[in-house]
Amino acid sequence: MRLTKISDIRKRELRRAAFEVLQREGMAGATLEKVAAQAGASKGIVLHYFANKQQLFEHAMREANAVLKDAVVRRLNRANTPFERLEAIIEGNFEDRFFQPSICHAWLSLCAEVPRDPQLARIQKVIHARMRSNLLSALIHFLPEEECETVVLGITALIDGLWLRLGLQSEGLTREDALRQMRDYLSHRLPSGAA
Amino acid sequence: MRLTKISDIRKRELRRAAFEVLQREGMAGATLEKVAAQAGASKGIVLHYFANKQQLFEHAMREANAVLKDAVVRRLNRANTPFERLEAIIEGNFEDRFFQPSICHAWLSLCAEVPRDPQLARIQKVIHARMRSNLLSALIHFLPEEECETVVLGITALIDGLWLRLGLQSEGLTREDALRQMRDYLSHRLPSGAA
DNA sequence: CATTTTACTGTCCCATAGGTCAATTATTGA
DNA sequence: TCAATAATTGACCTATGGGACAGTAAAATG
Repeated sequence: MRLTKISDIRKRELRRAAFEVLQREGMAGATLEKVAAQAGASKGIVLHYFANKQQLFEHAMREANAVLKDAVVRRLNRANTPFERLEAIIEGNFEDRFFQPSICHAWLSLCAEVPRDPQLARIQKVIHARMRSNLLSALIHFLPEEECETVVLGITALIDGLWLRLGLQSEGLTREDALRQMRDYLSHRLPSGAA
Repeated sequence: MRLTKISDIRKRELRRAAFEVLQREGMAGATLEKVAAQAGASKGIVLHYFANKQQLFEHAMREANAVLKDAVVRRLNRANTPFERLEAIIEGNFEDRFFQPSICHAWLSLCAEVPRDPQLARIQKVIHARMRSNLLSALIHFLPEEECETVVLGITALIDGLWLRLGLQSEGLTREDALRQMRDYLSHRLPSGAA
């Protein structure tokens, strides 16, 4: 058996191309032809590897999410204390190479389709469940159980909100601003000795 | 002069129809024909009142935003103390009739277009500037000036994040959850005697 | 009442997008 | 080496969408 099947390579190339086109063009403007061009291939090949446009973008979202997940996991593995785990989750979500307007634009376009694509909704659900479970396992060391729920929602909403702001006003919000905001939240919301 | 010009009525009907179609179909699926059908008119009329599709949706966003603004302003007028003004802003952003998945879906679709439509970006900028100024004028009574900036970002990001969550997981986040979250933030972030 | 302006419709046109398919070119494995 | 399988292309089809337009109905205005 070949080490890496060519179909896997192509699929990944096409997923990535799809994501890049999405950054520039949004969902409406992201045509199969443009995706093919971005990948340096013909339109036919896209539909050879993906059943249809929807499926292509579902896979694009899965991949984008997987990359983010890996970043968080890598940081989690290096974390030793509950607080470090919290930091790992948060900083993973604001890594330099992700926290960029164009990436956020693509992400937004995908999110906007969630209500009409059950598959995207499923992916979204998985993402959120993982985030929640990661946060809970760290927060439980600092807060009583019911307060944890509140803070989980607070952290996730803050992260999402900061990302959205990045997408809507490309300039004027740096990674550092975002991280500072998250730390500000934690320092006020967690018990004083937590850090 | 006529009391209400028919053109104003039509334009408003079409803006609203556009917004409703956006809720159901997203930007890609929102065609002029569907908007016309939703308004009970013919496609031609849409382009009679709006130069093109883009402009139609720009006006739809303006109107949606105006409605939200009015809700906040009405509450602000009834507020007497700085803290009540804070509450007004926050509660205005989570009024029952707005804080609904379908509305959020339309909003998301519009936001996803912001990077490619300077006009939408401008509207977005105005919205944000108003929010910021409203919040600052209230927060300045509780916090030193530089901390105000931080909390403004915190509040806006939280609001956006909670809205996004509503759009992505229609069930499982009520208006009350959202308000509780905001109050939780304020109670921890503002000086203890603030409320 | 006549004319000009405004409201509105339906048809037409062109471009393009998604998707199918047959044909062509590697790859592979026996 | 040769059949079989996979990769890839490009032509094609169909539907549809945005927009232009000509023409009709309805108001407004003088």
